[in-house]
Amino acid sequence: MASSPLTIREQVTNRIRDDVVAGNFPPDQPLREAELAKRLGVSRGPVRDAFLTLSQEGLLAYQANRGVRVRRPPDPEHRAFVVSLRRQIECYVVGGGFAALRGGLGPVEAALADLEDACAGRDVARIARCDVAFHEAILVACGGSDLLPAWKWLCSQMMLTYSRLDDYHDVYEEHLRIARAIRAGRKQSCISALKANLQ
Amino acid sequence: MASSPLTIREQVTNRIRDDVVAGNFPPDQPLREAELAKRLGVSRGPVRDAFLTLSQEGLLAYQANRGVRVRRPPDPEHRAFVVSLRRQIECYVVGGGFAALRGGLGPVEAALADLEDACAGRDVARIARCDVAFHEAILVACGGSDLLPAWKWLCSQMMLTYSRLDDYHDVYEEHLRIARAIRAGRKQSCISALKANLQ
DNA sequence: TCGCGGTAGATTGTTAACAATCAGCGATTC
DNA sequence: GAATCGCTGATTGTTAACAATCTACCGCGA
Repeated sequence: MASSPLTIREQVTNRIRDDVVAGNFPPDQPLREAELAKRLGVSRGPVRDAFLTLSQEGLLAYQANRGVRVRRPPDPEHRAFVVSLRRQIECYVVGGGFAALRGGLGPVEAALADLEDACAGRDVARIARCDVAFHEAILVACGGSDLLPAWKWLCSQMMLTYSRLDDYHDVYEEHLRIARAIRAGRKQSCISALKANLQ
Repeated sequence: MASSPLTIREQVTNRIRDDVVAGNFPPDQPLREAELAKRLGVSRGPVRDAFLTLSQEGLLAYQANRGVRVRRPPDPEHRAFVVSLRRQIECYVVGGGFAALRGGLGPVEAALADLEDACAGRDVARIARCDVAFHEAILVACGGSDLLPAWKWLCSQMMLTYSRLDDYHDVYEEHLRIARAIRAGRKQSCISALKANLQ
């Protein structure tokens, strides 16, 4: 799967993102460049880059000369609006690229397998990451990578309250349903399964 | 206006963004860190930061070890979808925060004055910047800063084809109409004016 | 002629030192 | 006693040097 070895910057970004999503840093907590750099065994440069990236993603909030702090999750009404935007994007992209999706199913299946493994492992951060990766694989296969950055931001906001963890197995089931619809070439039921999954 | 002096990173980011929006760099052209750093008289650090930021904003596309290149503008169908998302966000935020908007009208009026001045000056990049700044002031006044990053990304995509420059005065007129509706306390006509402006 | 290494140059990735800025606190002054 | 100034430690902002990686080109051999 790992096509190219991740740069340190990417590793650091992923690591901090996981920690935030897993709730290891409480909201509003300031993050210090030097402290994280020391803990992760790298210099401040990549940590700085990661802070910038995660600020743009909406997980951290940045203030000049005062560093970053963890954003607090959106309130329920806001969250519902964010979900509706994300749903529109996914349905739009899949609606326009379903044919291409059937052709390039490989990465989607791989992402699904990852998700299954993650759900068995009960690691919240990893499940959340694989969940997003599965949807991303679909969007990319549909040729919708143009919309990816905005979509990722919406995902990040949802990840700040990844609240579907009562039954890990359900998470996998919902995504399996999406994958089955793609395999069967049923565009409409694929979109329906997506809508059901996004809430 | 200038509440705090901009850091070099922010100045560089704004400068490159203006150049891209103004079309000074053709699509797909790779941008070199060292070259831009030299031209702007700074070191590669802030330029790197700016590249990261603008990549997340959707103006530049980044590839590991291969730098960034200018994104090509979205095709018309894509663009229409992006516009519809942006419209939804602005209407949602204004719908929920119109009362607060009437209270904090100052920054909006200031942004409108800037826009008027920019339209008189016929500098495309500056008009585009002031256009976005006006809308941003409204969103912030409505308390919608949570949605700002996703919204900004959508704006950037639209800026890649800032195509309303036939008559600079019309740009100002459309925004004046929005401001008048706010002053008069007419929520619905404000939202209508926004919708008319966003296309 | 075509394909394959390998080498050189250019470009990005990372690091550590130095500079600028900020928040907190205590002394000084009115 | 309250307000303000200036110091101090901590933190981020910037820089320049070094390391890793990629691209393009050239020579070699089939």
